[in-house]
Amino acid sequence: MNVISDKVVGRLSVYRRVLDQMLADGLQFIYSHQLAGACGAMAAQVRRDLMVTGCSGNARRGYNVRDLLASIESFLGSPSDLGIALVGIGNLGRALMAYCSVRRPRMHIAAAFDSDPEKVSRVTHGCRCYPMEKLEETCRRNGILIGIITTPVSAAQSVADALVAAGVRGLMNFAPVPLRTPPGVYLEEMDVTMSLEKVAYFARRGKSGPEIG
Amino acid sequence: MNVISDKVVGRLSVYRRVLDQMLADGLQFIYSHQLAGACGAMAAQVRRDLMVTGCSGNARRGYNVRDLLASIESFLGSPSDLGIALVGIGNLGRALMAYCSVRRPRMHIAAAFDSDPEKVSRVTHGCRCYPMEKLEETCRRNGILIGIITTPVSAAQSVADALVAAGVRGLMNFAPVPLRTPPGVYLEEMDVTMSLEKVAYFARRGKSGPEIG
DNA sequence: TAGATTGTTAATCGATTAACAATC
DNA sequence: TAGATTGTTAATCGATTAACAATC
Repeated sequence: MNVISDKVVGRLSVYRRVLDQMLADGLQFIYSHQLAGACGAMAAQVRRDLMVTGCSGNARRGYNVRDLLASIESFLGSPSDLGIALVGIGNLGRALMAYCSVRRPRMHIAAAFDSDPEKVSRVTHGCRCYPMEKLEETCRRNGILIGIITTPVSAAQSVADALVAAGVRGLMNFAPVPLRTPPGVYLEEMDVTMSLEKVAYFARRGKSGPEIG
Repeated sequence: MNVISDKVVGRLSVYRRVLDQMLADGLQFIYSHQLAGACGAMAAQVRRDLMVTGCSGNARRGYNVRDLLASIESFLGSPSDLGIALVGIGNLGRALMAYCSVRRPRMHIAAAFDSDPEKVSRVTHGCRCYPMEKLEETCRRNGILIGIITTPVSAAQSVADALVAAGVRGLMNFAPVPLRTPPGVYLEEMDVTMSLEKVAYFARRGKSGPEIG
C-alpha cells in the first residue's frame, strides 16, 4: 500500500466534495455504505480508500465526518498551494478562469499566459495575463508547479515543453492531441473529443459507464 | 473479445485523430510502433486495438493509413449521428459550443437548453437554444441520444434524469458532482476538480501520468 | 449480549505485458 | 532468403470483489 494509484486519489477527491456537502448539511457521522452510495462506489472500496488517508472509523457510528475531511484534506492538499498557471486564453481558458475564480480558493489560478498581445496585461477573473515570453520567469518567481494547457493543438506540445522547462511538475492538457512529457511530470489528458466518442460508442450499444476515479 | 472496454474505444479515438493528421501529411503506410510512439502507447496494444476494428496489417508495410481510418471510422461512428444536446449555457457551455462549431461536423451540437429566459431562443455558434420545458419534446423530435451537462451542481442530477426520461442514452457530466444513471445509460464524468487534484497530488510527489484511454 | 459495521485477507477478474510462431 | 513486422497465446500485474474475523 506504499504506492497510491491515481484512481484512489481521484476517488478521495470525490469523497472530499461529497463530505463537504454533508458537513454543510449538518451530518456528523457517516457509514462507508452511505458514502459509497453517494459516490457510486462499493463500501469495501471506500473503507480501503479512507484507510490510506490514515483515518479510521468506528464499528458503532462509522466515520466522523469532520475528522474524515481533515484527514483527506491533509492527504490530498490543495492544488493552489502548488501554484497553477493557465496557458491559452480562448473560450475554454476563460471558462476555466471563471470557474476557478468563483469561491474556489483550492483551485485559484496564479497566472495566465497567451501569445496574443491583445490579451496580455489584462486582469480576467482576478487573474493577471502575461505574454508567453514571461512564462519561465513568472513560473519560477511564483513557484508554480502546475500547468493547465488550453491552447490550440498546434501549440500544445511546445507549451508543455516550456512549462516543464520552467519547473512545472504536473500538467492538465485540454488540447485534443496526445502530449509527451518526461518521467516525473504527471500528465492528465482532458480529452473532450475522446470522451464524447466513448459516450457515442456506448450510447449506441447500451452499456453503462466506468466507475469513478 | 466480444465485449469492448471503454479504454479500447478511447484509444481508438486517439488513433483516429493522429491518423487523420498523418493522412493529411501524406503518409500512406504506418507500423504499429510508429502509431504507438505518436500516442504514447505500446505497439502490441495498438495492434490488438486495431484488430477489434476488423482492420489487418501487412508484415512488410504495416497498415494502410486510409484503410485504417475507414475501419476505425465505421467502428466508432460519429457522435453527431446520434444527436447531441447541451444543457446549461454558462461559460463552459458556450466554450464547448464554440469548440464544437468550428469545423467539427463529428461533434455538432443539435440543440442547447437553459433555464434562463434571457438565453433562450437565441442562436449561439450556429446552435439554437431552447427553454428547459422543451427538453423532452425537442430531444424526441430530433432523435437526440447524447446529452452534455454543463449546469451548476444543484441542477445536474435533475437535468440528467430529464435527459434520460427524454430518451438520451449517453451523458457527459461537467458538473463536479457524481451522478446516478439507470443501467444502460452510459455516463462519462468530466470532473475538472478531481483531475486537478490528481495532478496536484502527483506533482507534489513526482509520479508520471496514467496511460491514455 | 446481539447486531451491524470496520479492517484485513483471500479470490476473482480484467487489462497489460511479454513471448513467439506466422507472415510478407 | 533474411529481417522486421504482424497476429496470437501465455504470463504478469494490479485492481476490484468477496469473505470473514475483529470491533464497538
